[in-house]
Amino acid sequence: MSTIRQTLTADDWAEAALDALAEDGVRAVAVEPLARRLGVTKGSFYWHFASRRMLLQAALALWERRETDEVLARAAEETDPRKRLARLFREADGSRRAGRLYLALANATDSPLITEVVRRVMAHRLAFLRECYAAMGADAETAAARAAMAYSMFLGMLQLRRDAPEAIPEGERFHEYMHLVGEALIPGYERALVRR
Amino acid sequence: MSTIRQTLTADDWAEAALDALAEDGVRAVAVEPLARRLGVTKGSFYWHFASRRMLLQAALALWERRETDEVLARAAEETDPRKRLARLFREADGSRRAGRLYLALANATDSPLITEVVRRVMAHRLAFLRECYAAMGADAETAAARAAMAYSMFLGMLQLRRDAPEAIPEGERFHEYMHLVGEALIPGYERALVRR
DNA sequence: ATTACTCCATACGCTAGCGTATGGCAACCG
DNA sequence: CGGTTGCCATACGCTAGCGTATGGAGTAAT
Repeated sequence: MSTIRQTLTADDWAEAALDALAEDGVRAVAVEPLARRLGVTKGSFYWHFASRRMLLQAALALWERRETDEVLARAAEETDPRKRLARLFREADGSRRAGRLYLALANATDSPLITEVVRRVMAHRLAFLRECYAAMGADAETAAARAAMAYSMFLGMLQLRRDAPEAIPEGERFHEYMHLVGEALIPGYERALVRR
Repeated sequence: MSTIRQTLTADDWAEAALDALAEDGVRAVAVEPLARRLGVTKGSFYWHFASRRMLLQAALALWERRETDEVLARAAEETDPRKRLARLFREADGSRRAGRLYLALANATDSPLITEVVRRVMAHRLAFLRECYAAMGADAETAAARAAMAYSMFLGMLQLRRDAPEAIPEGERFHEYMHLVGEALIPGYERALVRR
């Protein structure tokens, strides 16, 4: 049987906050709606947290740790920088929830609490991308530029998938699409990665 | 002297709504805050509009018309599809306000009113991009794929410029950056557009 | 069995924003 | 000069959400 607990924990609330965040944005991370969602009242919430702000902080901490770990895990699995990038982009299509979470957080331009964390995660990812391009022999400036391009494409894909999923090819054609993306963003992509 | 009017018009309210939208997102499009901003009370607002919803509708109509006109204007000025695309991307760096407006609207995933308009504008732009690529000799599928890529890059640049402007090269280096973008997204870019 | 501690429910006050009702003032109109 | 109309202020009720205060049921310990 699954973990049915009679009593909630702070992490349960944080997790529910992330769920609400991914589905309906920051405005949905509200005490009373979350309480209804969890089948309790806010009396429960204010036992576990001092304020809504603290809940956000906890949820953000969870999110940042996971995003960071995820990148490190991806980095460890693949040594060839070109394959790293290719894999990274394929996985961008992965978790719908992760994408929506990122978009929801990145677009909370109020709330300095959130923008700070987003900023760190973004810097982390950009650095990772820069290292990939540097490992392919690019000088620092070119690596930074290509990293910005690649990350832009990544962000745009998230948004396009959310707002106009029909614009991105499905299933069979998706691989051809990612092939085009690889050619555009990874110098020497065809020469290095396509088996012939 | 500039147009100092003693009495506001519905368009003044709609314009103020777009300003608030660009600066602080959809949540800032609120009757009473806008009234304070305009130096009046909401008594004025409810004379010009029946509800907040109607204000949003008016502001969206303004926005959509301008975005559409803008694209048409760009399309008329340049016939070579490659140069069209290059110009389009250079201008993506143009109006900060336009970019923030788009992001604010695109991220209002609630409010069907907004998502509908955003959807139309997006479809319009994607069609424009597809035509550019088709005019360069791409078959329908490839044109659609490249259009999606180009639009993704565009969206990503908007977001990156908002959230991490330091990641995008400034001034002198910006042109080299856009050159890289052109190479990545416009087949035959170097051959066709670079003077030597 | 009494005590203490954990987790939650209930009830309350407070704020911001939406929408309504009504009054007022100035300009124009007859 | 009196009336009408256009534009706005003021005052009110209503809702959703934040935070607080307090009570209460269950459990564990002594």
